[in-house]
Amino acid sequence: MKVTINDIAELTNVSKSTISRVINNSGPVSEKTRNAVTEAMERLDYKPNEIARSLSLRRTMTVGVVMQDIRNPYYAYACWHGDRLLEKSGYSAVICNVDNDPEREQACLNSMGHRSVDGVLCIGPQEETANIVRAVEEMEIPVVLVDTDPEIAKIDTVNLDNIYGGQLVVDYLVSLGHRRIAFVTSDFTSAERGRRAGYSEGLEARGIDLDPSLIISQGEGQWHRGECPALMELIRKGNAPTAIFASNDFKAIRIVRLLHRLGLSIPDDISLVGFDDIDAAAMVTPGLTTIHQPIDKMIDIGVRILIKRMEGREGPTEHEVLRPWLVERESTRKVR
Amino acid sequence: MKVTINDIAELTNVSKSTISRVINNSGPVSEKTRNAVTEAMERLDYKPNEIARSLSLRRTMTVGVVMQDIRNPYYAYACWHGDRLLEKSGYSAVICNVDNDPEREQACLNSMGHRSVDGVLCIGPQEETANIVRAVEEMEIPVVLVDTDPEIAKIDTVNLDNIYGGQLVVDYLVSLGHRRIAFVTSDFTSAERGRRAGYSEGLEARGIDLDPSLIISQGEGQWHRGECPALMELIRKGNAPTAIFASNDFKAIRIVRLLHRLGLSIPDDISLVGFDDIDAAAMVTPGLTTIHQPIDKMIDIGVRILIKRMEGREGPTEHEVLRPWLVERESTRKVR
DNA sequence: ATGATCTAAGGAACCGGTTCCATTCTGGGA
DNA sequence: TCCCAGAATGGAACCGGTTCCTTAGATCAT
Repeated sequence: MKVTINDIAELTNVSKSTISRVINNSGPVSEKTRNAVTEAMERLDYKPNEIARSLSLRRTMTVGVVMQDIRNPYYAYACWHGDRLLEKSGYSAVICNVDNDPEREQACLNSMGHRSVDGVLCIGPQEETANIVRAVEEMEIPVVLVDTDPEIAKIDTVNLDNIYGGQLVVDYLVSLGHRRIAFVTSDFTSAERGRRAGYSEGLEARGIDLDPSLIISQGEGQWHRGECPALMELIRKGNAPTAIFASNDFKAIRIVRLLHRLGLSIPDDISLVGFDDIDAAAMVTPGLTTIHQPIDKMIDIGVRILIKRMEGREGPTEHEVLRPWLVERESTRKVR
Repeated sequence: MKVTINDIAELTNVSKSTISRVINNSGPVSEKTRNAVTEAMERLDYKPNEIARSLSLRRTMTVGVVMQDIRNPYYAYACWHGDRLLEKSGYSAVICNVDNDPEREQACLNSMGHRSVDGVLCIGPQEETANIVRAVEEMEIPVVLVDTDPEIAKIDTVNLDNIYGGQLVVDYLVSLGHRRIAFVTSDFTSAERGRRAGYSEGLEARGIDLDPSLIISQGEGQWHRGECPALMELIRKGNAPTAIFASNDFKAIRIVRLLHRLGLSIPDDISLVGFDDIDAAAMVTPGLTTIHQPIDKMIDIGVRILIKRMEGREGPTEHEVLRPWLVERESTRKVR
């Protein structure tokens, strides 16, 4: 049986209240008593029951981290970094994988309120914005959204300027002489939609007509299997673009493989740009030109806001927007 | 303020005990009362406080998942799969990243006992075996070790036959005509030590003398930075092996890049074999020949044992050992 | 009609802490 | 010497559930 505060009380002939004061340094205790209690705790190897303390204090020192899919290195890194920051402040993270399923996301957010976490960090939610807002309002704990719909006003958010990022890619490719630039996506997250908007706006700004047949969208599941029939079709029919802009590195890396299988060379036949700058982007061959997303900064800010809220500090909702930048590697070159 | 069981009791003029019976179906309740209570709960949107219930029941329905580094896709996948299985049984996972730091691992295991989890799944522990065993015995909850020292007898374990895996690699490379086979590792986990043993035994079985200068070991941090000066040195000096056996895919993928930078072709100049068969192994160019580790099966079994223990079913400690197999891709070829 | 049996429900203790409030003890100033 | 402030401690309520034990009332056989 576990040793409790009562055992210590009995052993030292001191009341629970005093023991509690010793543990938490929350009141005056004589030197003599303190020593006796400390020694007894040592001797019985006493460790306070966190559950009981949580019930009493009405705080659990845990935060829920909700994300789409931890197998995606982008999320894995975000999770790792967030966990480290939270731990530094005495919190522990409960991860909640949503697996790209809006229903699970909703269920996860709903359950968070009762799963007894002090706050929620939600990375890259995909549910309809209205649903997210409602769910967040129902659970009475602070929530910070990272990488989400930039329109959300009622909740603290940290976002990347995806539109700007999309424009960066187009500007860069056009500067290399490309005009037939495909955009490959799943239109799944609002981040992808932002990048797509940046793609369109970038083309327009350069006076290039948008060719709808160059926009290729297919579900995440298909990408997970590493396939993209629509792109293959486009190329086989001789309509190959001179450059491909993939909505994230995860897809870009799969495209590297697909093109390789078709016997096409990157960047000699087709240039390829990704988005996110995940670890693997620097590891594949050729090294992937991509947009660097300062996810660590975004998590930094998100966690900072969340902790502030959990400590009860109110204030107007915050909306940070960070700018990405381009990282040039070997997957792009001048069009010939 | 959150609505509690007392609010329901007050509203319905029924005692807490009866409400509890309705919620848990744990005793006879008349149809009339049941309806009234259910309706009241519905109306006030009542959700039981999980913390209070945990305190009372002395179980939290959470399990700690301890791993080295979730950024490593191997662990990320294991974590994802484990989380899914646990969720199916009503548990939720608290991940605990140890970041390749034995001290943190020890601290993590120690804290688990008080962090109020019902059980622990520990994947790829690296602490000294004796310390792990002691820590596990101190916390009075079930622990299952996955991918650990196969010598541990007192704790349930699930392991890969790493020695066999190492032998597979050597057998395969020798069958392609290789005799100068380097082994690249960090000697960090007991899995790596097992693979190294398999490497040695495999060479011996084929009558090839082990050349100590072909065994390259460096810390994990260095690998994370993507560097390996010792290997570079070996090659620059003209002592390049004809094949490299990397202790895991994580390192193998970094070696792909290093060799590329040296202008060496895989597999034409050097063959490369990894270990683990992570997702990225199929994605890099050239596709990585590697040893497939059925991590999903291992997690399956680990979780099954853990749940059994958490449900109180005793029995002799279990020690499962699974056999890996070779997956041939494009990073290996006959020596010329 | 009466006692046995069973169902429905309430009361109180309990899980293991925290905290407010009351009480005792101590020393210093008048 | 007496009084009072402040330090040290104890007691009890509380957090929000679960569960054992009792009791009231209904049903049934004798």
